[in-house]
Amino acid sequence: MAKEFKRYLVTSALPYANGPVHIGHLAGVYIPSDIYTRYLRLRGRDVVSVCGSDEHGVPITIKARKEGVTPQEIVDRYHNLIKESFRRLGMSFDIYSRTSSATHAATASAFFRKLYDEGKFIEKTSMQYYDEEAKTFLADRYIVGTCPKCGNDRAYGDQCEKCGSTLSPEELIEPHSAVSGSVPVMKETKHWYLPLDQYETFLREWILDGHKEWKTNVYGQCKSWLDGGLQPRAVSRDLDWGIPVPVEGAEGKVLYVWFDAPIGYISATKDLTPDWEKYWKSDDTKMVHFIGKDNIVFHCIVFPSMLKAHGGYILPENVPSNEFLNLEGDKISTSRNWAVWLHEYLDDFPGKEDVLRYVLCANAPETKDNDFTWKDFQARNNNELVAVLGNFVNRALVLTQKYFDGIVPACGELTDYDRETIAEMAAVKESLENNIEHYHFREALKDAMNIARIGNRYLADTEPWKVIKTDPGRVKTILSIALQITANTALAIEPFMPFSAAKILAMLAVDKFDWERLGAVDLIAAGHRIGEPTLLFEKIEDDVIQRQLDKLQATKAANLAAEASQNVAKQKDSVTFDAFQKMDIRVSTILTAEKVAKTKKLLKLTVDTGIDQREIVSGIAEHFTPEELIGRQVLVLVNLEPRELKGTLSRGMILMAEDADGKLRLLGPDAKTADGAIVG
RNA sequence: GGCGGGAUAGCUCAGCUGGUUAGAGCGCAUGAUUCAUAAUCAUGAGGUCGAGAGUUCAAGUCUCUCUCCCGCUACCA
Repeated sequence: MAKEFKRYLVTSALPYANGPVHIGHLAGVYIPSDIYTRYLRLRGRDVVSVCGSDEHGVPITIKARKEGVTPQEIVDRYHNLIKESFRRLGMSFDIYSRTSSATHAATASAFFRKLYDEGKFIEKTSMQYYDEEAKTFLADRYIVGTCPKCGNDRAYGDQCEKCGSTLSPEELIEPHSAVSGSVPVMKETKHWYLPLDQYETFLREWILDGHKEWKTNVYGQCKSWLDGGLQPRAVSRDLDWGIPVPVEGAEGKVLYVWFDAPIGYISATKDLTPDWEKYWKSDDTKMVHFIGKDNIVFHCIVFPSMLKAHGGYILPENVPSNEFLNLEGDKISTSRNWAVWLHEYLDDFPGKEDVLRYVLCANAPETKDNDFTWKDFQARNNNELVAVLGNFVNRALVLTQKYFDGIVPACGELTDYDRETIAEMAAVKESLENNIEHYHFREALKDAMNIARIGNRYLADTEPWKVIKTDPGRVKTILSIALQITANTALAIEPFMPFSAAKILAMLAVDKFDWERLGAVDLIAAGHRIGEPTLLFEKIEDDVIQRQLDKLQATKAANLAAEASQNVAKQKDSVTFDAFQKMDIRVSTILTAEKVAKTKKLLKLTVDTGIDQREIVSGIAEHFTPEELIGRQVLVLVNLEPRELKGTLSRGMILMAEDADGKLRLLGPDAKTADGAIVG
């Protein structure tokens, strides 16, 4: 079963160029992929690691519009910011490309064209809104109108952000174009679909039978999609930002961003090396996609189907996908600025790249969502990096300086204890390799740290500072071994903390070691002069952590203020007194309340409207328990057209006020009032 | 409600195809030590492995039911 691979192709999810990279991206995708890549390189494997910015799609055009700049300016800004901050963090991609490159346009076009020519697509014509003034079809988000459900007059064609409903553009009342403001017309448009349903058998065999070793979250997710049945998926869009559909009569159409983005892995490899086909078309290449859990369906279902349809390309051998990282208990959110941004971290903590790499790996969301806290960051730095790793390296080097003037002493006869220690250190290699190759990076990191722990214990047990007084010859052996352990530490941590590894090597005044030598005790020759020891890590004090916490607190406060002010919706258009009079609002008492079975939000209420007793179904189950509603007096719009919901005819609407934080409040008379009293 | 993932020491997590007294790091307690960034080392206290039932000679590990958390999805004025 174990296949022999001659070379590796590592891909990391392309960051979307509408914002900077944050710690969630790093912990989920980039830290693991860099560890994996560095490890393979150390082992002398033929490996290329590719990544780049994903620069197409609607959100970028929206951001550009909002800021009054071109989409190109947006992607240039974030591409450069992301690329630079990755470089500063020590990410070792062989190439960091971008999907707006010429190579990518050509590659993606040719890919599409081949599938088109071979009849792998379905063509479908549908009606869509068209802006005659701007002469463009309108993406769902570019259509604004009144939400049919809550009356919000600023709902988008795909979603009403006020009530959270998912909408389709045709449902909007009084739609108008967000581009020109004009009223759009329905017009016929043609799109190409990849019939994923035709690849179900292939996918089932390939994943469900062939890759049972994939992580449970990935495998389970795929199984869920396959069992649910796949639908043809559109691969083109009406948009003017992206790669034009390379077909006659397809003016104004571009490749759907999800079609073109993964092809970015191919074009990046092309830009890297003329030998790119070796990595993409040989069965003995192992391709690994590092992604976050939001990308599973695209990398396990859609992209493999594309590759299969195209033919000639290899499929991923594994798709290690991490869950999400939270920040101080709350979901990371770009739009709410709830994040630790990589570029800001690098500015705030110069020289501490490895601390972030360490913490994010040690606490990576490998099996479930995890929480990043600054307190944990501080504790791991102070108690693990400083106390265990930095301290060990420092004591080995300082002792050598002190007793032997920085000259590596010769190793004499070994005691049993020496041999045990060496054997224990050598045993780390296998575990470390095993863990990395199975994508268990947090365990692997523990293994690497273990070498420093072994070193600390060795020094404590052999007590060279005492022995020096009675048996200086023995101390030579002890420090010789301690220095070999130090060199091994540098080697073992390199995939995780490349900066610190390099620092240790510099202090030892030696070059990089080959991975196969991990566990060996002849890494440094006797008589070699080591350099001056400096501190590898420094303690992080409370005030530094407090500053970061304050920063987050300020963000939180700013968000609340912004939400409060934004949420005051602007006044609606005038209505006549007559129109208002048409609404029949009554004081009513809630008599019974129960959850509607098989729903999360619905409550079935019986109310006494004074006129009658009737049933009303209301989507408030997440805000109120049935018990707290019974007996309450509320306002009910009684002449709202009845509507059937989940088998119950709902006759009326309970009036509510929604607070800035989304909480619903009941409205009622301030003193007991007769049911049926008219509100107006 | 459907689907997927998760629930194991105070905290963060390991526990492969079921097998003797359930592990690690951090934190905590006690002791040792001073080469080292008051760092280190040893020992120890902490777990009815979310709840309940079942299969088995044997279950954290398999089956069923339930509870809670996360994600996707459906229903919602």
